[in-house]
Amino acid sequence: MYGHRVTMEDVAAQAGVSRALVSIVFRGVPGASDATRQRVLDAAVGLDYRPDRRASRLGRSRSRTIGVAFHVGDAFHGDLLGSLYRHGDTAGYEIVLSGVTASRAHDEAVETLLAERCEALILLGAQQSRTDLARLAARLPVVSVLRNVHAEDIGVVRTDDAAGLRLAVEHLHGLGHTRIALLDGGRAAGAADRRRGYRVGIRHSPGLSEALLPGGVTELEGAEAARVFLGLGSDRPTGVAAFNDRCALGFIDVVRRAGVRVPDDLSVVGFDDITEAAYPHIALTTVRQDAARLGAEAVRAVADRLERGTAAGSVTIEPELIVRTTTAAVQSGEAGRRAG
Amino acid sequence: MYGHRVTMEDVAAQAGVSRALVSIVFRGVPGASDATRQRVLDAAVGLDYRPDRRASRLGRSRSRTIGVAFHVGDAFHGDLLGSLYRHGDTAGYEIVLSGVTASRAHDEAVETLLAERCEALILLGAQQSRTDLARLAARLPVVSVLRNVHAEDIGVVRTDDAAGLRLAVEHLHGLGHTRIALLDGGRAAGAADRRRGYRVGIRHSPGLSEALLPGGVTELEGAEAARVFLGLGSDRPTGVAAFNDRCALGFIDVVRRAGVRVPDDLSVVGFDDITEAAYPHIALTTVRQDAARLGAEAVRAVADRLERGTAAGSVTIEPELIVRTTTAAVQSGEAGRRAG
DNA sequence: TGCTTTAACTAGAGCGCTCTAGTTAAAGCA
DNA sequence: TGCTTTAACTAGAGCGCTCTAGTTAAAGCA
Repeated sequence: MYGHRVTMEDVAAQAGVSRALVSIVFRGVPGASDATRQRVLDAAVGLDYRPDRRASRLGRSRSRTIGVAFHVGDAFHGDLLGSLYRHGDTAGYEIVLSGVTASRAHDEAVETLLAERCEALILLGAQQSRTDLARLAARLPVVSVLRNVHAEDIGVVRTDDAAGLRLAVEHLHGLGHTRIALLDGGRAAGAADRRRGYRVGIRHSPGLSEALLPGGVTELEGAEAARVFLGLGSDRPTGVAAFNDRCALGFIDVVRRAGVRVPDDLSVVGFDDITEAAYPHIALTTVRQDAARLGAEAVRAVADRLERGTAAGSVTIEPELIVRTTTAAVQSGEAGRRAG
Repeated sequence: MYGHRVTMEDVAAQAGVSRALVSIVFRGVPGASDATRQRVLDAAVGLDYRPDRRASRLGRSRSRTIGVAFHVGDAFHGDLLGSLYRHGDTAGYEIVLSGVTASRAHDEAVETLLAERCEALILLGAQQSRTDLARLAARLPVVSVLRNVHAEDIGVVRTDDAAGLRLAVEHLHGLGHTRIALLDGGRAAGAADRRRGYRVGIRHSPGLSEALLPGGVTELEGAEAARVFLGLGSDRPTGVAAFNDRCALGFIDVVRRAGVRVPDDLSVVGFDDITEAAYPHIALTTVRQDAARLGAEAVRAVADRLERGTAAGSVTIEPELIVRTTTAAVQSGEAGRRAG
């Protein structure tokens, strides 16, 4: 019904050359004259031929394939995939995707990639245990993106989470805020480091003290934190640094509807700089994670280990504060209280 | 450094059987005694062996592989992937993913899947031209999920978009609204059908007339539509049916901040039922698309064509109205005006 | 002119599986 | 008891590529 499979053999016959020559042309290596090259390409177009990647990967000694496990539907992972595709391509590696879903755990996603004989693994937001990761790293190069795992031989590419939160706190402090709370991320990737960064920021800014609100990863948890916040009464913080943008967005949504004006009464800083944060009607002040660079570094880390046998290392990318409209200087009353 | 590749040969040697026997055991077909089966499995575990899928796919006559092109970072596509993985697995097909990103167009994503020798393609939110799709469908079975393409031999699995919008309009009309606007989706997948459903709904409800607001796919476009809405003055609609949830969310965000109370002054209905819609602080009334069923039907359509040679058909799944808290009966003033 | 070098090509083994067409031996049966 | 059937196994070709180790002929050169 759908016609027979066309192979290199067919192209070779059509162009009047050997199979090996067709392979040379398609791999783009030297060994064929320009005239022959053109003849082979023409024959291939005529037959609507494209090399079979399964056979190609099997035939060559190295699969030149990087397996990537990602969380399906995660917007930031989406941005990272874009970058990984781009840089994988220029480095000469194919990217093979394996999605983590509610019913498809990390282990299963990784298992698929191993069966595919990937040469290395890039894990986005890895959630495996330290032992599982170490066992994996004994088989092939593994780099964890976003999450700072301390397992042996695991490369890490991440944003300097602590520095990011310190930026957020200093920004708020610079605007005159003295009661600055953290919407904590609990056990999420990067949460411990961000908590630490928040604490350092507080300690280094004279007159500040810590206040942690239980937050989380999604808008839902931000909304819940907002209810706790609203219950705080007059002692409320005037500045909030959130674990991430989605949490910040849920938080803002609820406090605004309770009559709290952002940024007049309350300043909020997010983390990530997801696409929505830049929408004019949202315009969230946030700490940007650079998806393009994170992806580039992940590919580079993997390629270095594969090609130069470099040891697994850790790459930390500096975040950047993006000031938009959810933060502002404290209002006079508050400023007076601070001056006093 | 990472040890040599272990193959079926090694397992066979270890278990004292032929390579063919190991293959039989791993494919789970009859032809091996229970004792041998166990011996082979033990040997495989001891050697940490897993079959090489590249070789396995190459060796068998059918690759039993379904290629899926999806938009990286799209939350609803994420839900669909979850369902596709699940149903592909039970139907005995491997799912191979290929992401569409800003720098990686649909064509490129599809090209990868063809080179992988997938037996069939499932395209989520396909955006290729009708001719490109028809050409593709001449090579292998193709089903488009979400988007209703009218190209020859392309299977379609989608929600009854028109019925969904009719549900939305009838819900609003039932609550006493007489001025019901559509936040239009323009050229997005399903937008034409939703527009049609809206019109049918309006026509079938006595005393209603059409009002289209330019909307779109994202919160951004919803927010822009909100500005147009706010400029409308006293003639404003009291009910709005949005192209999708994200658009509805952006719209609500902006009108609320302008002092419009939802649902007291204005009722809004979304479309999709994305995860966020169910968050209690959002609680968006919406028309649900059933990702689980869409995925199941897509796999079934593909499997039917592959195994029974069924002709490409169209499957339409009925949407469901989920009433939450962004819609309410019109306020007395409005109701009086309607009665008069 | 005779030798070396190089460009352009080919033969064929190999990658790690699947699967058809066998073989062998035990079980079943008239 | 001799035949058929069946379960349990194996040999080896094939899937569609890559890549090494060649061959051939033209070009370059003293």
